[in-house]
Amino acid sequence: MTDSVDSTLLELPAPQRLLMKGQQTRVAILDAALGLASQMGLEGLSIGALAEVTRMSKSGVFAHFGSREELQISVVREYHAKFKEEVFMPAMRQPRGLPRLKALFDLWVRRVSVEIDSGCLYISGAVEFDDRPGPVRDALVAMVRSWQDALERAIAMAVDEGHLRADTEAEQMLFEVHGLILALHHDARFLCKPGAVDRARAAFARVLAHYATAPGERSIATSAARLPRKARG
Amino acid sequence: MTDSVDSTLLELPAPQRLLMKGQQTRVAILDAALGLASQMGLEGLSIGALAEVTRMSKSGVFAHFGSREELQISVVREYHAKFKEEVFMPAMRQPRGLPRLKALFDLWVRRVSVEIDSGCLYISGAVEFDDRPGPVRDALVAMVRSWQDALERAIAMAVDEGHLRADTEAEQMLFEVHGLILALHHDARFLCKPGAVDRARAAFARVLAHYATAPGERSIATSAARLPRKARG
DNA sequence: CGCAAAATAGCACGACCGTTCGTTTTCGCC
DNA sequence: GGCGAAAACGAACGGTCGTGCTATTTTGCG
Repeated sequence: MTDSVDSTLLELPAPQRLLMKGQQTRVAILDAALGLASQMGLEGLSIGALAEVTRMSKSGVFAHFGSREELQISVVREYHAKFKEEVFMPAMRQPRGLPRLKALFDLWVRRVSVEIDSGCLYISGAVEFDDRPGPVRDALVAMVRSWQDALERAIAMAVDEGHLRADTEAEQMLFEVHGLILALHHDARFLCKPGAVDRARAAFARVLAHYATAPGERSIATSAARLPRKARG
Repeated sequence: MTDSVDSTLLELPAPQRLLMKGQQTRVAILDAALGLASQMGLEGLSIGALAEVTRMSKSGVFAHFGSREELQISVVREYHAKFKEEVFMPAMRQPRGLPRLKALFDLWVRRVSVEIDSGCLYISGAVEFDDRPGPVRDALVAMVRSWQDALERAIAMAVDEGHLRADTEAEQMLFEVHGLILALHHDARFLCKPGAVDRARAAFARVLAHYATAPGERSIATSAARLPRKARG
Protein backbone atom coordinates (compact mmCIF):
# COMPACT_ATOMS: atom_id res chain seq x y z
CA MET A 1 0.00 0.00 0.00
CA THR A 2 1.48 3.26 -1.10
CA ASP A 3 -0.07 4.89 1.93
CA SER A 4 -3.73 5.33 2.60
CA VAL A 5 -4.36 5.79 -1.10
CA ASP A 6 -6.79 3.26 -2.42
CA SER A 7 -6.20 1.61 -5.75
CA THR A 8 -9.79 1.99 -6.87
CA LEU A 9 -9.44 5.66 -7.59
CA LEU A 10 -7.10 6.16 -10.43
CA GLU A 11 -8.81 9.42 -11.23
CA LEU A 12 -10.01 11.12 -8.16
CA PRO A 13 -11.86 14.38 -8.49
CA ALA A 14 -10.78 15.34 -5.00
CA PRO A 15 -8.91 18.60 -4.40
CA GLN A 16 -5.29 17.98 -5.27
CA ARG A 17 -4.72 15.16 -7.70
CA LEU A 18 -1.07 14.97 -8.44
CA LEU A 19 1.26 16.10 -5.75
CA MET A 20 3.76 13.56 -6.81
CA LYS A 21 6.79 15.26 -5.40
CA GLY A 22 6.38 13.14 -2.32
CA GLN A 23 6.30 9.83 -4.16
CA GLN A 24 9.22 10.98 -6.20
CA THR A 25 11.54 11.54 -3.28
CA ARG A 26 10.09 8.49 -1.65
CA VAL A 27 11.40 6.24 -4.37
CA ALA A 28 14.70 8.09 -4.23
CA ILE A 29 14.93 7.40 -0.51
CA LEU A 30 13.88 3.81 -1.05
CA ASP A 31 16.53 3.38 -3.68
CA ALA A 32 19.24 4.67 -1.37
CA ALA A 33 17.82 2.58 1.45
CA LEU A 34 18.04 -0.52 -0.69
CA GLY A 35 21.70 0.07 -1.32
CA LEU A 36 22.35 0.80 2.31
CA ALA A 37 20.42 -2.21 3.54
CA SER A 38 22.15 -4.48 1.07
CA GLN A 39 25.44 -3.40 2.56
CA MET A 40 24.68 -3.13 6.26
CA GLY A 41 21.74 -5.48 6.54
CA LEU A 42 18.17 -4.59 7.32
CA GLU A 43 18.96 -4.16 10.99
CA GLY A 44 21.97 -2.01 10.21
CA LEU A 45 19.82 0.35 8.18
CA SER A 46 19.51 3.57 10.16
CA ILE A 47 17.45 6.62 9.40
CA GLY A 48 20.34 8.89 10.24
CA ALA A 49 22.66 7.28 7.71
CA LEU A 50 19.87 7.23 5.17
CA ALA A 51 19.28 10.94 5.67
CA GLU A 52 22.95 11.63 5.19
CA VAL A 53 23.09 9.70 1.94
CA THR A 54 20.00 11.37 0.51
CA ARG A 55 21.10 14.74 1.90
CA MET A 56 17.89 15.21 3.79
CA SER A 57 17.01 15.73 7.40
CA LYS A 58 16.29 12.75 9.58
CA SER A 59 12.73 13.85 10.18
CA GLY A 60 12.26 14.45 6.48
CA VAL A 61 13.15 10.87 5.74
CA PHE A 62 11.20 9.60 8.69
CA ALA A 63 7.99 11.31 7.63
CA HIS A 64 7.80 9.17 4.52
CA PHE A 65 7.47 5.92 6.42
CA GLY A 66 6.17 6.71 9.86
CA SER A 67 8.40 4.20 11.56
CA ARG A 68 11.65 2.41 11.07
CA GLU A 69 9.84 -0.89 10.82
CA GLU A 70 7.67 0.40 7.99
CA LEU A 71 10.81 1.58 6.25
CA GLN A 72 12.33 -1.88 6.52
CA ILE A 73 9.20 -3.48 5.15
CA SER A 74 9.13 -1.02 2.28
CA VAL A 75 12.74 -1.89 1.51
CA VAL A 76 11.90 -5.58 1.48
CA ARG A 77 9.03 -4.95 -0.90
CA GLU A 78 11.18 -2.79 -3.12
CA TYR A 79 13.82 -5.49 -3.29
CA HIS A 80 11.18 -8.04 -4.12
CA ALA A 81 9.91 -5.91 -6.98
CA LYS A 82 13.41 -5.46 -8.39
CA PHE A 83 14.14 -9.14 -8.00
CA LYS A 84 10.95 -10.10 -9.73
CA GLU A 85 11.61 -7.80 -12.63
CA GLU A 86 15.23 -8.79 -12.99
CA VAL A 87 15.06 -12.54 -12.44
CA PHE A 88 11.52 -13.80 -12.62
CA MET A 89 10.05 -11.83 -15.49
CA PRO A 90 12.78 -12.42 -18.08
CA ALA A 91 12.75 -16.14 -17.37
CA MET A 92 9.02 -16.22 -17.94
CA ARG A 93 9.63 -15.30 -21.53
CA GLN A 94 11.38 -18.62 -21.99
CA PRO A 95 9.30 -21.64 -22.95
CA ARG A 96 8.08 -23.59 -19.97
CA GLY A 97 10.06 -26.62 -18.90
CA LEU A 98 13.81 -26.97 -18.89
CA PRO A 99 14.60 -23.74 -20.77
CA ARG A 100 12.65 -21.66 -18.29
CA LEU A 101 14.15 -23.49 -15.32
CA LYS A 102 17.64 -23.00 -16.65
CA ALA A 103 16.94 -19.34 -17.28
CA LEU A 104 15.67 -18.89 -13.74
CA PHE A 105 18.82 -20.37 -12.26
CA ASP A 106 21.09 -18.50 -14.62
CA LEU A 107 19.48 -15.16 -13.88
CA TRP A 108 19.52 -15.95 -10.19
CA VAL A 109 23.21 -16.72 -10.29
CA ARG A 110 23.84 -13.59 -12.26
CA ARG A 111 21.92 -11.59 -9.71
CA VAL A 112 23.90 -13.02 -6.80
CA SER A 113 27.08 -12.44 -8.73
CA VAL A 114 26.19 -8.83 -9.30
CA GLU A 115 25.32 -8.64 -5.66
CA ILE A 116 28.76 -9.83 -4.71
CA ASP A 117 29.44 -6.21 -3.90
CA SER A 118 26.07 -5.44 -2.45
CA GLY A 119 24.55 -8.47 -0.76
CA CYS A 120 21.30 -10.31 -1.27
CA LEU A 121 18.52 -9.11 1.01
CA TYR A 122 16.75 -12.45 0.86
CA ILE A 123 19.79 -14.22 2.24
CA SER A 124 21.01 -11.67 4.74
CA GLY A 125 17.46 -10.99 5.83
CA ALA A 126 16.81 -14.67 6.37
CA VAL A 127 19.73 -14.90 8.76
CA GLU A 128 18.98 -11.64 10.53
CA PHE A 129 15.33 -12.38 11.13
CA ASP A 130 15.30 -16.12 11.56
CA ASP A 131 14.55 -15.76 15.25
CA ARG A 132 13.23 -12.21 15.42
CA PRO A 133 9.49 -12.36 15.04
CA GLY A 134 7.52 -9.40 13.78
CA PRO A 135 6.11 -7.76 10.68
CA VAL A 136 9.49 -7.43 8.97
CA ARG A 137 10.17 -11.12 9.27
CA ASP A 138 6.67 -11.88 8.06
CA ALA A 139 7.13 -9.74 4.97
CA LEU A 140 10.50 -11.30 4.30
CA VAL A 141 9.14 -14.82 4.65
CA ALA A 142 6.26 -14.02 2.32
CA MET A 143 8.60 -12.69 -0.36
CA VAL A 144 11.02 -15.60 -0.15
CA ARG A 145 8.19 -18.09 -0.14
CA SER A 146 6.62 -16.57 -3.23
CA TRP A 147 9.96 -16.79 -5.02
CA GLN A 148 10.51 -20.38 -3.95
CA ASP A 149 6.99 -21.26 -4.99
CA ALA A 150 7.66 -19.83 -8.42
CA LEU A 151 10.77 -21.97 -8.67
CA GLU A 152 8.91 -25.03 -7.53
CA ARG A 153 6.24 -24.44 -10.13
CA ALA A 154 8.90 -24.15 -12.80
CA ILE A 155 10.34 -27.48 -11.72
CA ALA A 156 6.92 -29.11 -11.72
CA MET A 157 6.32 -27.77 -15.22
CA ALA A 158 9.58 -29.27 -16.40
CA VAL A 159 8.34 -32.57 -15.05
CA ASP A 160 5.04 -32.16 -16.83
CA GLU A 161 6.80 -31.34 -20.06
CA GLY A 162 8.74 -34.57 -19.74
CA HIS A 163 12.06 -32.78 -19.36
CA LEU A 164 12.59 -34.16 -15.90
CA ARG A 165 11.90 -37.58 -14.45
CA ALA A 166 8.29 -38.14 -13.55
CA ASP A 167 9.16 -39.12 -10.00
CA THR A 168 11.04 -35.88 -9.36
CA GLU A 169 10.22 -34.35 -6.01
CA ALA A 170 10.05 -30.69 -6.87
CA GLU A 171 10.59 -29.61 -3.29
CA GLN A 172 13.65 -31.80 -2.91
CA MET A 173 15.19 -30.50 -6.09
CA LEU A 174 14.40 -26.96 -5.03
CA PHE A 175 16.19 -27.62 -1.76
CA GLU A 176 19.33 -28.70 -3.55
CA VAL A 177 19.32 -25.88 -6.07
CA HIS A 178 18.71 -23.32 -3.36
CA GLY A 179 21.68 -24.70 -1.47
CA LEU A 180 23.88 -24.01 -4.48
CA ILE A 181 22.89 -20.36 -4.48
CA LEU A 182 23.52 -20.07 -0.76
CA ALA A 183 26.91 -21.71 -1.12
CA LEU A 184 27.74 -19.38 -3.98
CA HIS A 185 26.78 -16.37 -1.93
CA HIS A 186 28.83 -17.64 1.00
CA ASP A 187 31.99 -18.56 -0.88
CA ALA A 188 32.02 -15.52 -3.13
CA ARG A 189 31.12 -12.85 -0.61
CA PHE A 190 32.45 -14.14 2.67
CA LEU A 191 35.35 -16.41 1.77
CA CYS A 192 36.15 -14.47 -1.41
CA LYS A 193 36.83 -17.71 -3.23
CA PRO A 194 37.34 -17.32 -6.95
CA GLY A 195 35.41 -19.57 -9.29
CA ALA A 196 32.42 -19.95 -7.04
CA VAL A 197 30.12 -19.04 -9.92
CA ASP A 198 31.53 -21.83 -12.05
CA ARG A 199 31.13 -24.26 -9.17
CA ALA A 200 27.50 -23.31 -8.79
CA ARG A 201 26.83 -23.70 -12.50
CA ALA A 202 28.61 -27.04 -12.66
CA ALA A 203 26.71 -28.31 -9.65
CA PHE A 204 23.43 -27.19 -11.16
CA ALA A 205 24.19 -29.08 -14.32
CA ARG A 206 24.90 -32.13 -12.19
CA VAL A 207 21.61 -31.80 -10.35
CA LEU A 208 19.80 -31.32 -13.64
CA ALA A 209 21.44 -34.39 -15.09
CA HIS A 210 20.39 -36.45 -12.13
CA TYR A 211 16.76 -35.49 -12.29
CA ALA A 212 16.70 -35.82 -16.06
CA THR A 213 18.02 -39.36 -16.07
CA ALA A 214 16.29 -42.57 -15.27
CA PRO A 215 17.33 -43.60 -11.79
CA GLY A 216 19.45 -46.66 -12.41
CA GLU A 217 19.76 -46.87 -16.15
CA ARG A 218 20.95 -44.74 -18.98
CA SER A 219 19.81 -41.37 -20.05
CA ILE A 220 17.75 -40.73 -23.11
CA ALA A 221 18.84 -37.51 -24.72
CA THR A 222 20.27 -35.77 -21.72
CA SER A 223 23.93 -36.37 -22.28
CA ALA A 224 24.32 -32.79 -23.37
CA ALA A 225 23.54 -31.64 -19.89
CA ARG A 226 25.80 -34.08 -18.17
CA LEU A 227 29.28 -32.81 -18.79
CA PRO A 228 28.92 -29.06 -19.06
CA ARG A 229 32.45 -27.96 -19.51
CA LYS A 230 35.58 -29.56 -20.74
CA ALA A 231 33.59 -32.26 -22.46
CA ARG A 232 35.66 -32.43 -25.58
CA GLY A 233 36.82 -30.24 -28.43
CA MET B 1 45.46 -14.06 23.98
CA THR B 2 44.06 -14.62 27.42
CA ASP B 3 45.14 -11.11 28.28
CA SER B 4 48.66 -9.86 28.46
CA VAL B 5 49.76 -13.20 29.86
CA ASP B 6 52.49 -14.76 27.80
CA SER B 7 52.34 -18.40 26.96
CA THR B 8 55.99 -18.99 27.76
CA LEU B 9 55.44 -18.90 31.49
CA LEU B 10 53.37 -21.83 32.48
CA GLU B 11 54.88 -21.76 35.93
CA LEU B 12 55.62 -18.27 37.02
CA PRO B 13 57.31 -17.79 40.36
CA ALA B 14 55.79 -14.35 40.59
CA PRO B 15 53.61 -13.36 43.56
CA GLN B 16 50.18 -14.69 42.90
CA ARG B 17 49.95 -17.77 40.74
CA LEU B 18 46.40 -18.93 40.67
CA LEU B 19 43.78 -16.25 40.95
CA MET B 20 41.47 -18.28 38.84
CA LYS B 21 38.30 -16.63 39.97
CA GLY B 22 38.69 -14.33 37.03
CA GLN B 23 39.00 -17.08 34.45
CA GLN B 24 36.10 -18.82 36.07
CA THR B 25 33.66 -15.97 35.62
CA ARG B 26 35.22 -15.29 32.24
CA VAL B 27 34.12 -18.63 30.90
CA ALA B 28 30.72 -18.09 32.49
CA ILE B 29 30.41 -14.78 30.68
CA LEU B 30 31.65 -16.34 27.47
CA ASP B 31 29.10 -19.10 27.77
CA ALA B 32 26.27 -16.63 28.20
CA ALA B 33 27.70 -14.52 25.39
CA LEU B 34 27.69 -17.51 23.09
CA GLY B 35 24.03 -18.10 23.73
CA LEU B 36 23.23 -14.46 23.28
CA ALA B 37 25.26 -14.12 20.10
CA SER B 38 23.70 -17.25 18.66
CA GLN B 39 20.33 -15.66 19.11
CA MET B 40 20.95 -12.02 18.26
CA GLY B 41 23.98 -12.33 16.04
CA LEU B 42 27.49 -11.16 16.75
CA GLU B 43 26.56 -7.58 16.00
CA GLY B 44 23.49 -7.77 18.19
CA LEU B 45 25.59 -8.91 21.12
CA SER B 46 25.69 -6.02 23.56
CA ILE B 47 27.63 -5.71 26.78
CA GLY B 48 24.61 -4.35 28.59
CA ALA B 49 22.45 -7.33 27.76
CA LEU B 50 25.31 -9.64 28.60
CA ALA B 51 25.70 -7.98 31.99
CA GLU B 52 22.02 -8.38 32.66
CA VAL B 53 22.08 -12.08 31.84
CA THR B 54 25.13 -12.78 33.97
CA ARG B 55 23.82 -10.49 36.69
CA MET B 56 26.95 -8.37 36.68
CA SER B 57 27.67 -4.74 36.07
CA LYS B 58 28.47 -3.58 32.57
CA SER B 59 31.95 -2.51 33.56
CA GLY B 60 32.49 -5.82 35.32
CA VAL B 61 31.81 -7.67 32.11
CA PHE B 62 33.71 -5.15 30.05
CA ALA B 63 36.89 -5.50 32.13
CA HIS B 64 37.27 -9.09 31.05
CA PHE B 65 37.69 -8.27 27.40
CA GLY B 66 38.82 -4.68 27.13
CA SER B 67 36.65 -3.96 24.12
CA ARG B 68 33.52 -5.16 22.45
CA GLU B 69 35.50 -6.32 19.47
CA GLU B 70 37.71 -8.50 21.64
CA LEU B 71 34.57 -9.96 23.19
CA GLN B 72 33.21 -10.82 19.78
CA ILE B 73 36.47 -12.48 18.78
CA SER B 74 36.50 -14.45 22.01
CA VAL B 75 32.97 -15.62 21.30
CA VAL B 76 33.99 -16.73 17.83
CA ARG B 77 36.91 -18.67 19.25
CA GLU B 78 34.73 -20.21 21.90
CA TYR B 79 32.23 -21.32 19.30
CA HIS B 80 35.01 -22.76 17.22
CA ALA B 81 36.28 -24.78 20.15
CA LYS B 82 32.83 -26.13 20.90
CA PHE B 83 32.24 -26.93 17.23
CA LYS B 84 35.54 -28.71 16.96
CA GLU B 85 34.88 -30.82 20.01
CA GLU B 86 31.33 -31.63 19.04
CA VAL B 87 31.64 -32.24 15.32
CA PHE B 88 35.24 -32.62 14.28
CA MET B 89 36.71 -34.68 17.08
CA PRO B 90 34.10 -37.45 17.23
CA ALA B 91 34.29 -37.90 13.47
CA MET B 92 38.04 -38.30 13.68
CA ARG B 93 37.52 -41.45 15.64
CA GLN B 94 35.95 -42.99 12.55
CA PRO B 95 38.20 -44.73 10.03
CA ARG B 96 39.38 -42.41 7.30
CA GLY B 97 37.51 -42.41 4.03
CA LEU B 98 33.77 -42.68 3.58
CA PRO B 99 32.91 -43.53 7.18
CA ARG B 100 34.66 -40.45 8.49
CA LEU B 101 33.15 -38.26 5.79
CA LYS B 102 29.69 -39.54 6.56
CA ALA B 103 30.24 -38.99 10.26
CA LEU B 104 31.38 -35.43 9.63
CA PHE B 105 28.25 -34.62 7.67
CA ASP B 106 25.97 -36.38 10.10
CA LEU B 107 27.40 -34.61 13.12
CA TRP B 108 27.28 -31.35 11.22
CA VAL B 109 23.61 -31.83 10.40
CA ARG B 110 22.92 -32.79 13.97
CA ARG B 111 24.66 -29.65 15.15
CA VAL B 112 22.66 -27.41 12.85
CA SER B 113 19.50 -29.22 13.88
CA VAL B 114 20.27 -28.65 17.52
CA GLU B 115 21.00 -25.07 16.64
CA ILE B 116 17.57 -24.68 15.11
CA ASP B 117 16.71 -22.86 18.28
CA SER B 118 19.99 -21.07 18.69
CA GLY B 119 21.58 -20.33 15.36
CA CYS B 120 24.94 -21.22 13.86
CA LEU B 121 27.57 -18.56 14.38
CA TYR B 122 29.49 -19.64 11.30
CA ILE B 123 26.49 -19.00 9.09
CA SER B 124 25.07 -15.90 10.72
CA GLY B 125 28.56 -14.48 11.16
CA ALA B 126 29.35 -15.07 7.51
CA VAL B 127 26.36 -13.01 6.46
CA GLU B 128 26.90 -10.29 9.03
CA PHE B 129 30.56 -9.77 8.27
CA ASP B 130 30.75 -10.49 4.58
CA ASP B 131 31.33 -6.84 3.84
CA ARG B 132 32.49 -5.55 7.19
CA PRO B 133 36.26 -5.79 7.31
CA GLY B 134 38.12 -6.00 10.57
CA PRO B 135 39.56 -8.40 13.11
CA VAL B 136 36.24 -10.07 13.84
CA ARG B 137 35.72 -10.94 10.22
CA ASP B 138 39.29 -12.15 9.98
CA ALA B 139 38.83 -14.47 12.95
CA LEU B 140 35.56 -15.73 11.54
CA VAL B 141 37.07 -16.40 8.14
CA ALA B 142 39.98 -18.24 9.71
CA MET B 143 37.68 -20.50 11.71
CA VAL B 144 35.38 -21.30 8.79
CA ARG B 145 38.34 -21.90 6.52
CA SER B 146 39.93 -24.31 8.94
CA TRP B 147 36.68 -26.23 9.17
CA GLN B 148 36.25 -26.33 5.42
CA ASP B 149 39.85 -27.42 5.00
CA ALA B 150 39.22 -30.28 7.39
CA LEU B 151 36.23 -31.31 5.33
CA GLU B 152 38.17 -31.07 2.11
CA ARG B 153 40.91 -33.24 3.57
CA ALA B 154 38.33 -35.81 4.57
CA ILE B 155 37.01 -35.85 1.01
CA ALA B 156 40.49 -36.19 -0.43
CA MET B 157 41.14 -39.09 1.92
CA ALA B 158 37.98 -40.81 0.74
CA VAL B 159 39.32 -40.46 -2.78
CA ASP B 160 42.67 -41.88 -1.79
CA GLU B 161 41.00 -44.78 -0.08
CA GLY B 162 39.17 -45.54 -3.29
CA HIS B 163 35.78 -44.79 -1.80
CA LEU B 164 35.17 -41.95 -4.21
CA ARG B 165 35.98 -41.55 -7.87
CA ALA B 166 39.59 -40.70 -8.58
CA ASP B 167 38.67 -37.62 -10.59
CA THR B 168 36.61 -36.15 -7.76
CA GLU B 169 37.25 -32.48 -7.29
CA ALA B 170 37.28 -32.20 -3.52
CA GLU B 171 36.58 -28.47 -3.59
CA GLN B 172 33.60 -28.92 -5.88
CA MET B 173 32.12 -31.63 -3.73
CA LEU B 174 32.71 -29.52 -0.65
CA PHE B 175 30.83 -26.68 -2.32
CA GLU B 176 27.81 -28.86 -2.93
CA VAL B 177 27.78 -30.39 0.53
CA HIS B 178 28.17 -27.02 2.17
CA GLY B 179 25.22 -25.79 0.18
CA LEU B 180 23.09 -28.54 1.67
CA ILE B 181 23.91 -27.40 5.19
CA LEU B 182 23.14 -23.79 4.30
CA ALA B 183 19.83 -24.78 2.74
CA LEU B 184 19.01 -26.85 5.80
CA HIS B 185 19.75 -23.92 8.07
CA HIS B 186 17.67 -21.61 5.92
CA ASP B 187 14.63 -23.83 5.50
CA ALA B 188 14.52 -25.05 9.07
CA ARG B 189 15.21 -21.81 10.88
CA PHE B 190 13.82 -19.13 8.60
CA LEU B 191 11.07 -20.81 6.63
CA CYS B 192 10.30 -23.30 9.42
CA LYS B 193 9.82 -26.03 6.85
CA PRO B 194 9.43 -29.48 8.35
CA GLY B 195 11.53 -32.30 6.99
CA ALA B 196 14.47 -30.14 6.04
CA VAL B 197 16.82 -32.48 7.84
CA ASP B 198 15.61 -35.42 5.78
CA ARG B 199 16.01 -33.40 2.61
CA ALA B 200 19.59 -32.59 3.52
CA ARG B 201 20.39 -36.22 4.29
CA ALA B 202 18.77 -37.44 1.09
CA ALA B 203 20.65 -34.89 -0.98
CA PHE B 204 23.91 -35.84 0.68
CA ALA B 205 23.31 -39.47 -0.19
CA ARG B 206 22.71 -38.39 -3.77
CA VAL B 207 25.93 -36.42 -3.89
CA LEU B 208 27.82 -39.34 -2.40
CA ALA B 209 26.32 -41.69 -4.93
CA HIS B 210 27.38 -39.44 -7.76
CA TYR B 211 30.98 -39.12 -6.67
CA ALA B 212 31.17 -42.82 -5.92
CA THR B 213 30.02 -43.82 -9.38
CA ALA B 214 31.67 -43.65 -12.75
CA PRO B 215 30.67 -40.46 -14.53
CA GLY B 216 28.78 -41.43 -17.67
CA GLU B 217 27.94 -45.08 -17.77
CA ARG B 218 28.91 -48.03 -15.69
CA SER B 219 31.78 -48.29 -13.35
CA ILE B 220 35.07 -48.82 -15.12
CA ALA B 221 34.36 -49.10 -18.78
CA THR B 222 34.61 -45.54 -20.03
CA SER B 223 36.42 -44.03 -17.12
CA ALA B 224 39.78 -45.06 -18.53
CA ALA B 225 39.40 -42.78 -21.50
CA ARG B 226 38.44 -39.78 -19.50
CA LEU B 227 41.20 -38.30 -17.49
CA PRO B 228 44.69 -39.11 -16.45
CA ARG B 229 43.96 -40.64 -13.11
CA LYS B 230 46.32 -39.50 -10.51
CA ALA B 231 48.48 -42.46 -9.73
CA ARG B 232 48.56 -43.52 -6.21
CA GLY B 233 50.84 -45.96 -4.53
C1' DC C 1 44.46 -11.82 60.48
C1' DG C 2 46.32 -8.57 57.19
C1' DC C 3 47.80 -7.05 52.88
C1' DA C 4 48.29 -6.45 47.95
C1' DA C 5 46.39 -7.45 43.88
C1' DA C 6 42.70 -8.86 41.26
C1' DA C 7 37.86 -8.55 40.35
C1' DT C 8 33.74 -6.05 40.35
C1' DA C 9 30.76 -2.07 40.95
C1' DG C 10 29.21 2.69 40.20
C1' DC C 11 29.10 6.65 37.60
C1' DA C 12 29.52 9.78 33.81
C1' DC C 13 30.66 10.97 29.17
C1' DG C 14 29.82 11.34 24.18
C1' DA C 15 27.74 9.30 20.27
C1' DC C 16 24.02 7.51 17.90
C1' DC C 17 19.43 5.73 17.79
C1' DG C 18 14.11 6.30 16.63
C1' DT C 19 10.66 9.44 17.42
C1' DT C 20 7.89 13.78 18.31
C1' DC C 21 6.55 18.46 17.55
C1' DG C 22 6.37 23.07 15.88
C1' DT C 23 8.09 25.78 12.18
C1' DT C 24 9.32 26.88 7.59
C1' DT C 25 9.88 26.06 2.86
C1' DT C 26 8.05 24.33 -1.34
C1' DC C 27 4.63 22.74 -4.30
C1' DG C 28 0.25 22.64 -7.32
C1' DC C 29 -3.50 25.00 -8.65
C1' DC C 30 -6.89 29.04 -8.73
C1' DG D 1 0.44 36.64 -7.34
C1' DG D 2 -1.87 34.27 -3.58
C1' DC D 3 -3.58 30.36 -0.94
C1' DG D 4 -3.91 25.95 1.15
C1' DA D 5 -1.80 21.78 1.57
C1' DA D 6 2.09 18.84 1.29
C1' DA D 7 6.83 18.28 2.21
C1' DA D 8 11.01 19.13 4.46
C1' DC D 9 13.45 21.03 8.27
C1' DG D 10 15.53 21.70 13.06
C1' DA D 11 15.74 21.03 17.62
C1' DA D 12 14.85 18.28 21.34
C1' DC D 13 13.72 14.01 24.18
C1' DG D 14 14.47 9.51 26.22
C1' DG D 15 16.99 5.58 25.40
C1' DT D 16 20.96 2.42 24.65
C1' DC D 17 25.39 1.83 23.22
C1' DG D 18 30.68 1.30 24.18
C1' DT D 19 34.04 3.03 27.03
C1' DG D 20 36.82 5.55 30.37
C1' DC D 21 37.43 6.72 35.23
C1' DT D 22 37.48 6.00 40.38
C1' DA D 23 35.78 3.43 44.39
C1' DT D 24 34.77 -0.79 46.60
C1' DT D 25 34.62 -5.50 47.36
C1' DT D 26 36.64 -9.98 46.98
C1' DT D 27 40.33 -13.18 46.52
C1' DG D 28 44.58 -15.77 47.53
C1' DC D 29 48.49 -16.19 50.14
C1' DG D 30 52.05 -14.84 53.95
